[in-house]
Amino acid sequence: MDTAIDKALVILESLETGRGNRSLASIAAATGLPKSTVHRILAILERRAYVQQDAFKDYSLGPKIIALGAFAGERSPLVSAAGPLLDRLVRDWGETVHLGILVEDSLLYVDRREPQDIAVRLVAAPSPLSQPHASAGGKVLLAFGDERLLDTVIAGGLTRYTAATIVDPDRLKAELARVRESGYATSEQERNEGVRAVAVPVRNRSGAVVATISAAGPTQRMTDEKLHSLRVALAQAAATLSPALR
Amino acid sequence: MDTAIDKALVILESLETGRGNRSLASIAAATGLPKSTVHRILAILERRAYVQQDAFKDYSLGPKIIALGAFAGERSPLVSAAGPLLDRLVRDWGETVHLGILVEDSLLYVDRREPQDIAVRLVAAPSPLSQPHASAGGKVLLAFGDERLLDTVIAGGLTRYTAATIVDPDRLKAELARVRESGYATSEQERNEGVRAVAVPVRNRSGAVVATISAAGPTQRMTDEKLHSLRVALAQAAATLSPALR
DNA sequence: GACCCCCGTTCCATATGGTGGAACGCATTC
DNA sequence: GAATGCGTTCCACCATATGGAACGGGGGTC
Repeated sequence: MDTAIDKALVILESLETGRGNRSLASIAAATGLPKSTVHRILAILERRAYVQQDAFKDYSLGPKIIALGAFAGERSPLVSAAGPLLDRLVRDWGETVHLGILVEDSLLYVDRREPQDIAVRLVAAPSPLSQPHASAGGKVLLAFGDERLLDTVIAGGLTRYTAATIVDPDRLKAELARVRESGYATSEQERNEGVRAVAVPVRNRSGAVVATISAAGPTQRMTDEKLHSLRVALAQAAATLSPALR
Repeated sequence: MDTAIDKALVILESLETGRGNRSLASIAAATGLPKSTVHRILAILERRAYVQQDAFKDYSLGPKIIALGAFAGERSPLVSAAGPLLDRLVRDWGETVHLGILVEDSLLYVDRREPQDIAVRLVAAPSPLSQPHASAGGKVLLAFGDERLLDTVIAGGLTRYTAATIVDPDRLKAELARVRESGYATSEQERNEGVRAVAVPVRNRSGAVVATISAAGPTQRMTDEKLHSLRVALAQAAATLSPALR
């Protein structure tokens, strides 16, 4: 992080994490930038509606970001085609569904749908950019991705998120081999305590894996049978998606 | 426009307009910034995946923007609640549908859905931030908005987009009175040649107008009867939306 | 095949815009 | 009423952004 622009982007991203709105001080703390700098940059972002202040001075992402993202998503064949499918999955299964891609060596969730009606849902919004080795979606993308990518990820260090996170490179490799063979991945509380997830690869027309769809829910609700049925539903959605992807 | 951050945002926004990807030179021309400056800023944005280059060096908005926007939209009660309703309208009527709000004194489209199957659609993607006096949605928001807002807009000058654009303040005021009375607005090729549109207000629980839903299509397809039925459908959607809005 | 044109890229001396510690004032808490 | 924590403002220093100019090469034209 160096330039003023970088700082602005880091601040924007810090607003993405966590559910509530954020105070100036907490943004400064989260980004490691001095208060005055954060304040100045937020003023610029607010003037252009990239950022919003609520009644009590807390900041959140503004309408401009929503508009920008919506238009960009519409132009992306993957995101625009996946939208209705994700909606359907959420409606049918009542669990949070993610659409993820790989950016550099990180997993980026480009879309997410949550059930509105259910009280119990994922408490922590997953950070939209995270290390791929601990989540079901990330493991799918690693398993079907470039070999060298895996090396980079391992070289970068496998962060432990929970007691169940796979942090041993050899165990990870074995796990990925299993994923390749079975065609899907799970996360057994490896990324978030109390959360089980399934993920399947999304292939483009030529058969290359370009994304992953995953579903996640609390362990109590995610029985083995449900996980299995979800996996089938996800695979079906992924297959529906493929023809739209070049 | 002054700071480096402003420049970066202007560049991002320039990528939003128009359908195709944009070359470095065309971005420089569109923003009025020197090539080298644009190049440097794009490099920063690309490093962080806010911007993407295709095989032939043309830029488009990147996955990070999509993710940021999707998450911000999900947090917005208006946008998240409107999503499914917009989808439904597009499916039922086969026309492009917009969700717009007022930001300062401009109309911002925070979401848009287009029919995929129909060959004839709006050729030009509407710039997501535009003057409100010429579009159906903008007239709704002006009609039901603050009196002083209208003065600001008029003081700013009423840009002529087509031959039919209302540029006379008195005619605009008369038109807005009609909108207030009838509860909806139309645009008869006032924003885009060959495009007719209808818009209705979206009210929050307390009855304040906070947004507008509109539908637009080519004049041949948008007969008076269709316009009328669409208006009813839009109003129904808006009414469905209200309870979700504080 | 030689020309030209346009585009992306790199360079660098200049000075402008970014920086962040410090101090202020206001609310809320103890 | 003191103390804490917050958003806001200020300003002198200097790092960083700036953009004109020059370079290299790919694609089109004649």
